[in-house]
Amino acid sequence: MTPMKTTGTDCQYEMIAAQDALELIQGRWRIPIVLSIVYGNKRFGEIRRAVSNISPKMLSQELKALEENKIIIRQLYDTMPITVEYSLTPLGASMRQLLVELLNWGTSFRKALIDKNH
Amino acid sequence: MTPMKTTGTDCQYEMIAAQDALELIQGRWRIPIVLSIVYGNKRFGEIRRAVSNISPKMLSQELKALEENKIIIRQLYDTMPITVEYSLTPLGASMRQLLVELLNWGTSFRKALIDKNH
DNA sequence: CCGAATCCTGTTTGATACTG
DNA sequence: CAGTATCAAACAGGATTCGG
Repeated sequence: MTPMKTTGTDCQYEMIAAQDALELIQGRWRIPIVLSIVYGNKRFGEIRRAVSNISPKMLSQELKALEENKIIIRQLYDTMPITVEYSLTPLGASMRQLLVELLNWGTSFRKALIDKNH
Repeated sequence: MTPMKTTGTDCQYEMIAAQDALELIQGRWRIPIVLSIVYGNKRFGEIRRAVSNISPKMLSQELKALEENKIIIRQLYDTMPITVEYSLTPLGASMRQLLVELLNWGTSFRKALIDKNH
């Protein structure tokens, strides 16, 4: 399959791939969470501080979903008190290029909007 | 700004860029809609057929949002009956690389999940 | 053909307080 | 520290009907 083929009318395959990816990426929190882990393993509280305004409930819930989708790994260390560390799987790490493009585009999108409003 | 810098602790700028982008991209429909227009202008009914299972209400609503965010342009032709054509703005067209990465990743994500389930 | 308007439902999200 | 529990609010999405 060649992504973004130029034939035009038929883009069913692209649609499916896009919707697969979107199903995981969706929501306000998952991308920021992955982004906060991409530089190195992080603990619950660290992620919480990096992703501002996320409630513990949402963070817990989204981390669980990401783990189920094999994007991140949860490592429990039986210290006192308990510590937990999250890291990316290879699949999660393979999101890097996508994240780069998202950040690039997000930056130009923000600039474009600001320019228009003044 | 260098995207994905490797310093580690501080990624506030990246977070903001990501959340800007996400705000627009979010939801099940917007990316598929943009994807359906990226190959060339399309009319309402054409988009509706390309993005399977979308209701006219959601399509109308999401098109409006995309127009307000300067991603697409709505062109009204005063024929009989009326025809409407949607096309990408330069800002919309600049999503191309992001879409490519999304499709690439979506494909490998799907493959990874299938492999694990068998 | 291209939507707009209305109503309705379930899911998602959030604030807050609490636990091992 | 790393989460759960609970309750309320917000929102996404569908069905249907209507109009230019």
